[in-house]
Amino acid sequence: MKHEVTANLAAEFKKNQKVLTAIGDETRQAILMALIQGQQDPGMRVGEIKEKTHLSRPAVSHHLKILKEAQIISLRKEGTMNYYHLDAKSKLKSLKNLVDQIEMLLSQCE
Amino acid sequence: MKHEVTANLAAEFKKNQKVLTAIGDETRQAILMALIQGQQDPGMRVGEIKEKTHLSRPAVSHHLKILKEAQIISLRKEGTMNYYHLDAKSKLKSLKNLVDQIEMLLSQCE
DNA sequence: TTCAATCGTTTAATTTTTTGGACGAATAAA
DNA sequence: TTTATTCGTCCAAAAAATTAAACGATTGAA
Repeated sequence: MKHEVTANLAAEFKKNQKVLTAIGDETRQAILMALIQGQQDPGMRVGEIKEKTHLSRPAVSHHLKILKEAQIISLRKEGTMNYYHLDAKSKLKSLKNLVDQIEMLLSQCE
Repeated sequence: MKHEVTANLAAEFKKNQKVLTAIGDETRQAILMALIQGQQDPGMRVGEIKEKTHLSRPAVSHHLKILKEAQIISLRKEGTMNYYHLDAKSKLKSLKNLVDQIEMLLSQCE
């Protein structure tokens, strides 16, 4: 049934909406790249992200917040320092699911 | 080699940048949903997209242009009518590749 | 040719997002 | 306690994206 497929797809889109918006921005993509290039284990401090991206601290904070609320990154507090790291397993899985469903729909209609 | 992985990933991010920006917007997601819910074969006319999304025609045109430049949709002209339809196979594949690479990186570091 | 229909573009206004200075909170060291 | 460090937040300004009215182009019908 087509309606079933599209209903699922709509739900899947909604589920991924925040993630898509979060990563659909070059500045945040740059932050993610910085995190990827750094050590995953302790994570990266805000100051270091700030240096690597040439952004002000409020700007970094702003984007980190968006990424965090989209559940793409997490932080671990240690003293006055905040270590940010990628934490996107669940959301990546969901995103892949969305892509798969669109692919399925398209292959049905060729 | 970690550097190799991250270099690939950076390239993959760049390759997907336009797509990510294009679909990282609720209005454009709504347009995509409308296209998905309609017939793929002839596609959907601008007027119909306009009705389904409650947007003005210039707004629809604006977003269709962004989606088209991101190679997510295509159009077929027929008389004065333009039929838009999903055409995202290549970009979906690329996007899935990006997601896979990030997943690989994360699974290495747990 | 003339008229109607469909659609893209231009432009200015509105809205949203992003940015950085100033400030405050929390922690640790002196 | 006092001082220094790290970081988030507030807020006003700047920048970017979005919007709709007006206009023009193209096609087909009358």
